[in-house]
Amino acid sequence: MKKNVSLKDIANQVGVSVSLVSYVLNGHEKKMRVGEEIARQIKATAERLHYRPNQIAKSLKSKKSQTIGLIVGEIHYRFTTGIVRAIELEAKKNGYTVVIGNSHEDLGSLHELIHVLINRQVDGLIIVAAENAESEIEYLKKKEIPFVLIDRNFPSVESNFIGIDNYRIAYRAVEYLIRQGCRRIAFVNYDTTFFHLKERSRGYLEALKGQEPLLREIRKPFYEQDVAAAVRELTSPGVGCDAIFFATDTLAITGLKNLISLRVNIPEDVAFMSFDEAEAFALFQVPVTHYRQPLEEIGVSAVGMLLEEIQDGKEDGRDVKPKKWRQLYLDSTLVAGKSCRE
Amino acid sequence: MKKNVSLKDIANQVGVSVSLVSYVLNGHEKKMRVGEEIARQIKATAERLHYRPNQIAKSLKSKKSQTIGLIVGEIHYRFTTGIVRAIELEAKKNGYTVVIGNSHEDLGSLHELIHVLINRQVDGLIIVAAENAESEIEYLKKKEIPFVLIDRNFPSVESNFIGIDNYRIAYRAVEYLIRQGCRRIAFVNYDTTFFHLKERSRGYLEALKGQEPLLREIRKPFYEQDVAAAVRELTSPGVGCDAIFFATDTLAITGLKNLISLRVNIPEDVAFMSFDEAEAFALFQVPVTHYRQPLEEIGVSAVGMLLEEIQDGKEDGRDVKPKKWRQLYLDSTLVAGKSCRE
DNA sequence: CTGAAAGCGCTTACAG
DNA sequence: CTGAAAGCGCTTACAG
Repeated sequence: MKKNVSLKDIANQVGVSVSLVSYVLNGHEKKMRVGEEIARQIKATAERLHYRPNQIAKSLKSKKSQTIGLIVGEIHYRFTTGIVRAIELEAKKNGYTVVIGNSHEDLGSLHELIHVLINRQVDGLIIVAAENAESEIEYLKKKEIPFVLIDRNFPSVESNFIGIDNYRIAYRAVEYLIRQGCRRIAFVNYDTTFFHLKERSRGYLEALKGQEPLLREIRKPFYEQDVAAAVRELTSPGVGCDAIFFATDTLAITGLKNLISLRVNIPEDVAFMSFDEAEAFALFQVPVTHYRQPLEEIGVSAVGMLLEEIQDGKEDGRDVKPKKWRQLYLDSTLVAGKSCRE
Repeated sequence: MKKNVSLKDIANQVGVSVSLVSYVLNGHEKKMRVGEEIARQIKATAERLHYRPNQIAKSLKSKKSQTIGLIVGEIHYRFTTGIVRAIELEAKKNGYTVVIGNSHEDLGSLHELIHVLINRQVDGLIIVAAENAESEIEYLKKKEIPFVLIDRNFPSVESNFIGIDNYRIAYRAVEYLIRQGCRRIAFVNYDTTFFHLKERSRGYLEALKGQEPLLREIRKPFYEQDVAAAVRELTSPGVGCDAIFFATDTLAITGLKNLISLRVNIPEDVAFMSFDEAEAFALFQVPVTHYRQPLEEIGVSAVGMLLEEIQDGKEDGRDVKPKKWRQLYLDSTLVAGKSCRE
């Protein structure tokens, strides 16, 4: 790899000191009252040599990297692809670059990534946490590293958070199904310790209003076979289930595949509802009724909150004002299709 | 943000010099014959203080960051999600971290990302290039920055490359359609300067063997309306088209949506073939016939090739042996469904 | 207006 | 066996 041109190279060319070059190239020429002609020469030479500052050196000195780390649960989730772009654009607008890390929903990888990113001096983190990540969050708090959780939070650990009100949306979805005339509504969720997912079950259960619950919990590692089994069971004659509500897009798609191969008619035999959106719904013969998270808004707000956090961190020094954690709950919107007998 | 513990902190605690600490913590205690007891103490103290080396400082000194940059065309492509995991795992196996950048298929963003990543001292780049990126590639060559292109290459610029043989696969796909009895095969591709896509058209055209070509070129920015128009036209009475072959997964999905809403029966009315795989195919009533790229293998090979490149770069110094660029063409496999009257 | 110097946290040849 | 010193490329208070 060819050597990059450094401040020193420019200084030598022009015949001035490195400091002057630094001042001029950082736009401090006015403040430092650098000679006009010299400033001109420095800029011209920098241009001619295609000077690019070494960010590594810059951030070693400044303790700031103008980079934010984004750790996602899995790169191919609809949630991820929806949020990445918003975060990147918003970050760029503010002069930050985004570095993405992929935890594959694994706590060990999350731990690893957090440290890798901190050691590379990201200025802050936006995190879609993995299951049981409480201690990782505590660590970030202890080290006073600016961070914002999105999508998933932990009731036992106060922190900055942006996401949706899972309880409320699940509740409203069931109300909607009831209004469509469904009288035996099943809910297919993961068997999980994730708070945001448990909130969805809670919303489902409370909205049932006397209907007998049909909650089916799927083991994540075996989700394909478990969903298949659940769908088969729920649509079998004795059960009388007339609506299946899936707690995530992955579950919904897997469920739909199984419903298709079982030749279940939607919505005639059972109504179908998904908590999340999925690209794949477009190829199903019936428009699928689902809720849509405000991914764009989550991303933009997360960057905003994080940058404020970074800003605060800079100012404080040794102040004693107690830390204020902020939570922002946004709303999902109903996308009414024709899969619930609308 | 709390100050991180540095080598100096450890040195002070133990009462030795920073150099000793550095030697021990980097595993050079044997080579440097550091006193056993001292080494023990240093390690214990590092442990106790949860020492984590500052990678920024490390790479400023070593000129190596143990990071590779991956620039993708668009984060939500099937190609991207398929390749990211393989690249991350393979990189990790070799002690490298992957930083992902998203060009959104935009040449300006690609340019920007290349520089951002270089300035952050990535040791090398794996790039899914945007259209007309020749000059960016030339720049990398000139600067002797290790890089490997994947998926897309430029016939006018020699470089390292790993991808599939687009011509050959398109050719074989058409042969397959002919064997299924299709006599009027259309091909829907982008109107593009991308070599890999033009190769697909070339493969299609040459395999037709006397059939009159039905090549439809879609303007990328208007692909939804253009695909809709093309599908409508191709399936209209006079045309007699009995098979549509789509050049990418995005085109295929958009095409399929339109075929569905036009109530075209697949494969009875027209056969349907896709050059690439898509998750969404799973929800279509008929298993979709398509080719599958060896994404895993592309990712693993790309990391391997890049690391060799990085290694070479280190060794050379001022040698004169001319640069050898390597190309690796892998094969896609046919996934025969039932959308081509199989 | 300009330059010499210190320092960010690390590595590593060199001297002892 | 161990420490002082130089240097990676930059920033910035300080002196003149």
